[in-house]
Amino acid sequence: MELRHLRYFVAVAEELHFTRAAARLGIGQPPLSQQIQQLELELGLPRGVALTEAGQSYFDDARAILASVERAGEHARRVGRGEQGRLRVGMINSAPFHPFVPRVIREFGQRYPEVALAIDENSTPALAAAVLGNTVDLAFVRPLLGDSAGLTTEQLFDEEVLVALPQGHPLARFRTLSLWALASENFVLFPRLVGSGLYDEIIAACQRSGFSPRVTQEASQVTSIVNLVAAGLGVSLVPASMQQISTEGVTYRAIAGDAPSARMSMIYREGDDSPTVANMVALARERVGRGKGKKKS
Amino acid sequence: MELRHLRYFVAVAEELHFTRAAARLGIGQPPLSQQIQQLELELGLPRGVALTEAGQSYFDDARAILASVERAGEHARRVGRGEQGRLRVGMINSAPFHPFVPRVIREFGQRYPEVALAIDENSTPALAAAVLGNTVDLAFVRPLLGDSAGLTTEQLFDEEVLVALPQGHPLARFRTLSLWALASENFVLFPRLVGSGLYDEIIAACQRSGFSPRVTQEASQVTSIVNLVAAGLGVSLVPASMQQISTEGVTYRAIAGDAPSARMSMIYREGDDSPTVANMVALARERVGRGKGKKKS
DNA sequence: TAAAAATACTCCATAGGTATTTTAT
DNA sequence: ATAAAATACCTATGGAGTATTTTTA
Repeated sequence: MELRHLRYFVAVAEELHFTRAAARLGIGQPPLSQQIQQLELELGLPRGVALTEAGQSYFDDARAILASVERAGEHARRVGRGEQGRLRVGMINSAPFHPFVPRVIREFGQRYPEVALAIDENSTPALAAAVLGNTVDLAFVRPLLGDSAGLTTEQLFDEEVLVALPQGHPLARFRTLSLWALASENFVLFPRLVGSGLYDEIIAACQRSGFSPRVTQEASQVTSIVNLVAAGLGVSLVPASMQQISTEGVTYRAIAGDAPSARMSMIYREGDDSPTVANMVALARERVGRGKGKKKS
Repeated sequence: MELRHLRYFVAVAEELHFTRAAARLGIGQPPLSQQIQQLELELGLPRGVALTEAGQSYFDDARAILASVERAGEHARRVGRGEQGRLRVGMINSAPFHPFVPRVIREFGQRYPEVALAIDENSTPALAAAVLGNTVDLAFVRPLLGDSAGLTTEQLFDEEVLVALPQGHPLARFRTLSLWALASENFVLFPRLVGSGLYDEIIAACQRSGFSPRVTQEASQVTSIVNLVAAGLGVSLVPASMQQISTEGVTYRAIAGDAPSARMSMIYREGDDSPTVANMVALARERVGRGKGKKKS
């Protein structure tokens, strides 16, 4: 049984005429008769299949099968081009507040409407594990500490880090602050065990300024950190894009001099040949380029 | 593109090993490589189809297609044996009150549960037209007047005809009646234009008894005729099985001497090779045989 | 350095062509 | 009596086999 048999059978059933069907198929009438006989033999059906009820049933099925074969090829090509399929994207919790990642996600959705996007928010180390564990295909993360074996990392941009002060805090009267000014403050930061690179970046910057920050409150998500600052439980250093939320109760100030920066990168499995991942990577690169261009001009 | 390509591709994708896949297919490794290369070329997909996303997509589709091909063959064979498909049965309005037709229908449904049955009740001439017009495949009817070209008719059994009298009618005191006794009664019968053979049978029997019945009320369905008799609007001659309904208000009496009889036949398209029709015909014949046998014993 | 897949080449099974007969209308 | 399908026979494409090389792990 080959697709040829189905094609020929469908042609005969449609034309109800062997000679015409053969002409349409671009072959002679005798070979067509032979192939149909083979089909009848294989199906164990009597003569003149084209007219019987069983023939009608097979006709319907055969057409559907041939259409499926066409669609399967087209489908595979589309998947191959990354136009159809699935992409599981992870992003660090602070990403939604910076315009970059949401914009890239939105554009990807518009450009590849047939790719099902799944979004997962989490911490950088958790996302790295998810990518390696093949539950996420690509993630937008902060710098990753420790082992990044099996992952490809591409840095996208560096974001300014601001001081977040409770409203009415004495230091709020300055427009910019040196880190040293925060030496005696209580800090709200990520738990060390979350292992975000941003945590280390902040600690290191403080130490370069001559002090070790006293961390009295911890929260693993930036939004929670901002909320704790707003509640007056301490100061913190957060990516500038966090200004978007909780203006109520929180005052942001720029850092003078040697300041840490919040880097955004994307990670994906090393050697991942998925076209959807490749498309997302290409789009993100493209947007980084344009973003920089705009800022420069 | 042939099914061979799909079969080979599925084998390779399942084994993830050309040599093993070739062994499973009972061919050598080189021809398998060649066929897979052909497939890749035709699909316009890159190497190592078995592992890419596009390959996965095609793998899923190919398995489904191969399963469809199997099912299509099996389905056609079942339809060919009349075990699957559709059968549109027509029956005269009086048929449901005689045990024969309902029993045959029920048994057919049990024996061929995958055949979708459609039932249509109507007058004999309407059913004959429906069978010829291919909206009904087989019908249980009374004798058909006029042209029966294109139809095969098989008589099933003859049913006794009874006199239906309004309750309390003077003639009801006799156990049996000769037709002549009804000479001066008002009759409730089918409209002549319905053209049922039973109508003519009744008229002819009356005339053999020496009178022409005076038809004062008409109804095209026996149930309505019985209702009109119950309402006291006249007497009628109906198949014995009508005793099942409307005992209220109606008295049935047997006919003495030369009596008409209500014949039940089945009709179907001449030369219809439908296996479902053949199965129904065979079953009805079988039941007629058994029915007679029981009565004899 | 094995083991697996890709080439190179040959063979033959069979799809398709040509000629003719048989069947159906 | 004619058109269509089946049969008979032939041809040649290409699927599969054998031998070998190339590639990958």
